Amino acid sequence: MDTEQLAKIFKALGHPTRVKIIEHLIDINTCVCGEIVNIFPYSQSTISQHLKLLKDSGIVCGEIEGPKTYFCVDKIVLNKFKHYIQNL
Amino acid sequence: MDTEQLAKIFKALGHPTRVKIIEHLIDINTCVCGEIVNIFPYSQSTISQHLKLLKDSGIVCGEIEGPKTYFCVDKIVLNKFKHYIQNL
DNA sequence: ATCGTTTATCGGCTATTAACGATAAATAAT
DNA sequence: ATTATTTATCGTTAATAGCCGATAAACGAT
Repeated sequence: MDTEQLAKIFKALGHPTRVKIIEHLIDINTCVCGEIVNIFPYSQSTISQHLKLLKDSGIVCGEIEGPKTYFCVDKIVLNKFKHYIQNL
Repeated sequence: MDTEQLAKIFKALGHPTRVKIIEHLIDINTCVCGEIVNIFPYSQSTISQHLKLLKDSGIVCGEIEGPKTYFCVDKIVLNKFKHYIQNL
């Protein structure tokens, strides 16, 4: 896990809303964008962009099924991330 | 450790240079701004700002001694941070 | 084929970030 | 008192982030 990707993940988590999103994703395992929109006081487009950022960092993956996209935490990446932090 | 502070630390680490700075600070325990300037291809003011960001997040503290400022990782905050990540 | 549902993207706006050089501030040494 | 050293801050510029509403795109169901 190189510095660039690490920084990217840190950056992706560098926003309170995205921290809460990832906590939520870990809690409920998988989740659709619309559900998250309902939790937060932001528009659908804003939440979609937050999810995109998380996805682009690699910590979250999204699978398209029909009109919905199911987001979930990429456990492999998360574990690498945890491992890095633990060795700090 | 609330979401706001967490996000602040994540954000502070959300830049490759700052990741490297904190790795360096952990390696050598304590460090003066000028040393860090010598490591990176950035100006003194840029590095000083990166250090300020890290300091403002709480993960790093700086002690002024004479004209120098000694930066070091705040181990209490780092441990809280590690603990949070581990429980993800 | 049309409509409803869901998500992604575009354009626009404002605020923040990242970088720099220049300057100020603080101290140590001469 | 002056100079050298070290760091912080200011002002600027370009780029990025965060938010929104509007629109497009993809699919399922009617």
